[in-house]
Amino acid sequence: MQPNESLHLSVDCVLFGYDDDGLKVLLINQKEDTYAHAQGRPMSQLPGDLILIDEGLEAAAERVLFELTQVNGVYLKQFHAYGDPDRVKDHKDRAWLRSVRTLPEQRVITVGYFGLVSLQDHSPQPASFAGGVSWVDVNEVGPLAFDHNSILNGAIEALQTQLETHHISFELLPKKFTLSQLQDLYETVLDKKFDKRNFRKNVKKMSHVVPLDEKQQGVMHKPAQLFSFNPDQIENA
Amino acid sequence: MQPNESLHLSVDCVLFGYDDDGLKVLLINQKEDTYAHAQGRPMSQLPGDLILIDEGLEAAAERVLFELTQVNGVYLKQFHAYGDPDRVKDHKDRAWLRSVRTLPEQRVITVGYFGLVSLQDHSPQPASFAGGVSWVDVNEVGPLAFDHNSILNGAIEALQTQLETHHISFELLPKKFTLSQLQDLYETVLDKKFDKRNFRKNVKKMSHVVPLDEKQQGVMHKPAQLFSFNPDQIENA
DNA sequence: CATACTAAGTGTTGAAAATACACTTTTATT
DNA sequence: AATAAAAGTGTATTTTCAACACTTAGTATG
Repeated sequence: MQPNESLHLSVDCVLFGYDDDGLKVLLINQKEDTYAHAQGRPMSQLPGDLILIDEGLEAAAERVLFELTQVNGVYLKQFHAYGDPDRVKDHKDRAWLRSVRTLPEQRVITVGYFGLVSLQDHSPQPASFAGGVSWVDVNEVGPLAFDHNSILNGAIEALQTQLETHHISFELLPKKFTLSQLQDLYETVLDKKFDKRNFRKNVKKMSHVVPLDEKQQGVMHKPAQLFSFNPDQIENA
Repeated sequence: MQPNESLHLSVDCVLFGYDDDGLKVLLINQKEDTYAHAQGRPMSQLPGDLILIDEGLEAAAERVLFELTQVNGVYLKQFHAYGDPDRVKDHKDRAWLRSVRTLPEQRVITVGYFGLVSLQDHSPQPASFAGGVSWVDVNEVGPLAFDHNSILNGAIEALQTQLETHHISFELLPKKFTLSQLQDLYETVLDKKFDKRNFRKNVKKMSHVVPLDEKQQGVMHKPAQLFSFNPDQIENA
């Protein structure tokens, strides 16, 4: 029996963003020049990096997300740890690892966090050393580096579960929103349709959703009542 | 920015056992002689250990549980990773760490797994190098080493959630059981009472709970119908 | 063999929650 | 003034959940 001599731990962040156009996930693109003299092609991946030696996991997730995408102050929640010994050993991932790691052959276990933002309120910027960041519709995500497609799927499941059990929808919406937007959010994330009247009946029972003295403007139809979330009233369950 | 040079990863297993007497958790006792020439007292802790350098997380959980308690073949499910940088730095835990680790000051991140067994079907045996293993009622667990009390609480929550959403109760029961035992299991784990007739109505809807051609024996009252689980019918949802 | 004890087993009723469903209103545009 | 487009609103039906008490089958005892 031989314990782990040198084994690395990272965090990966699945940041979901929502607007009327759908549910997006924030991906970073590996830099082209990484591959100039190597086989393989740049791929997209989730923002993630090794944790520091004396840093908590959640702190690491916040730091890594900020360093790679300039996004901060978001709700982040751990959902699963991924530890397959070969998860970073795939041929397709070698060139990139060699370009960014001092020990590219080292095993890496990663802890997945998901976060939620309203697309209107955050505009991620790539870190200087990253190839770029982009929002990709969750239904149009292609092959990602490492096991990041599984991690993404795990995050989607966690998001769906939590949307139903906890009150986290407000993290994905702008401060002021209409009930149709809220309904569309639920329909998009849970991938099912709701009846408008029944949905609104349920919202009336949520004490943390409060109507504002303000209406939608500049739309060519009946303007909708705006609502916001009352942070004092947000309770779980 | 300085990545993790040497950082250790462990798994901790929260093994729940159930019988008519209640819900128990399997703890191991630190060996007395560890403390012969040290300050501190032996404490109880969850079975856990460092993972091997090329071992998957789930495989590690199975191995560690087996090595420390001789229990194997049980349902094990990951529920959370614990990574506070100081989680193994408490004074009370130093003596034990010095006795078992080559690098006792090293930070350790741990991944928690919970497992379920019927007490009738498994009898854990301590490993030669462990101080002893014992089933402790979950409501009578005292202070544990490290952050194992939080880990235990996390496992209890995960168990409660999963009992309601997935069909995992059979892992905790003997192969043949009565409906009263099943009800008692639910009441014990979820810590709430159910109406006998309503409970049985719900069980009738569970296609994976099937009646046997057999009755309870040797009881001084009307013998109960025995049931078992049909593994083909066990679906989530 | 009659009685007492113990837990098993069984249905109905009322309340609450979930579902299905269609028209009117308000604003902007032409 | 007419049109278009989404907002907003109530009721009837079905389904699910919750409350509730007596009879039955076996064991033990006198």
